[in-house]
Amino acid sequence: MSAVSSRTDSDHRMEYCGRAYLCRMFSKAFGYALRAAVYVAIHGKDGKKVSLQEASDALGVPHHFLGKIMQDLVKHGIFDSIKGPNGGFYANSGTPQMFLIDILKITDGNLVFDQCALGIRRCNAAHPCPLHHDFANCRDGMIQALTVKTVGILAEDVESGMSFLAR
Amino acid sequence: MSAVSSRTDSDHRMEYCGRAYLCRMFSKAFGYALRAAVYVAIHGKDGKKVSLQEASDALGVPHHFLGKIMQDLVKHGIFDSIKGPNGGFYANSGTPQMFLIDILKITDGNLVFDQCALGIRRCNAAHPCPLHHDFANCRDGMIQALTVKTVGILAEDVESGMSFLAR
DNA sequence: ATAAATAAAGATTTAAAACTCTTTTTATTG
DNA sequence: CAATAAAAAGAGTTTTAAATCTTTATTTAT
Ligand code: FES
Ligand code: FES
Repeated sequence: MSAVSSRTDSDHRMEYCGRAYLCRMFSKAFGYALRAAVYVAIHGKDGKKVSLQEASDALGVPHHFLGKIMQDLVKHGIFDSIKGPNGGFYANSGTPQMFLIDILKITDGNLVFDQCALGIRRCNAAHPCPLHHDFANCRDGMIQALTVKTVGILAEDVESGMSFLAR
Repeated sequence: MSAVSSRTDSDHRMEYCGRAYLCRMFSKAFGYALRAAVYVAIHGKDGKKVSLQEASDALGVPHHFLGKIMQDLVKHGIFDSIKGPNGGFYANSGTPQMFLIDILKITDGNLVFDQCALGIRRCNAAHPCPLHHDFANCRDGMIQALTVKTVGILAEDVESGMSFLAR
């Protein structure tokens, strides 16, 4: 049995992009958190509140797991909440300005990601693993996006129909 | 407590690249497998063989875990092995031509990665999540690298001192 | 033929992420 | 003030990846 194959770049797009071999990259919690923050930014303003039930239904995310995550986001000021009847989660004045990477720090920040995608200890441009530069490009691109984009920017994209939070 | 901060792109490089918040992206098994394949390509040729002990010592990878992984690589023809005294793992004629993505398929292929990095089900350019295009860029870059690079190319880089497998 | 060295196979354990369940606290409303 | 609705908190379970341990099969050398 052999795994050899000759394959062009356009092939891979057919073969991999749809079914997606790649890639975890972030925790599920981060994806849930980000979507929740955008959802609250859209639906939890002008005095409106979003209940946990509404959010988990709308986003299709496990109820209690999302509860934990949203608690954490409140604790870190991404948005606010209030208990009791007619309580819920709602945006504060800073919510739209939150950087996505701030949310990543909240959900994944304590995970110690390996520096090197191949698991080599001392990883830097001077002592690179054979894929260092490819990984660095990829990683920098994502960090760049997460660093400049805010919850508000994503909310606008969603509100204008350019992108979607669910389904 | 607030997570707000204003941060430039150059800041993030200082803050994140060294300690690396990002990112798992592949299983550890893939990193081990790739390094093992390159190691065997370098040291398991011209009649020489690499014992599991030698490989796990040289790469600093858990002995038995690596054993499992190398078994699997042999089964898929990435390199060969022989049991008994003076046995071990060694490159076959196809080893240097193996594409990295073939190894990824062996180690991670059965994992169902979420298509969408944010966990949204239907993920494509027509129905994108708010980060779809950023992810797509990153992902395509990595797939591109894994699709065109071979074990032999990495082995040459390592042999010429351009990159490193361990430490 | 026996012993030794080695990979292969299988079973088990550990650790971490993902998810669920239960209880408590806080606020609102009648 | 009592009942209720909601988030917060905490404990517990499940699943998966990662790592370890044990046994078996194969080859070589003596
Ligand atoms: S040395 Fe491996 S990614 Fe940098
Ligand atoms: S829809 Fe989320 S990455 Fe494509």
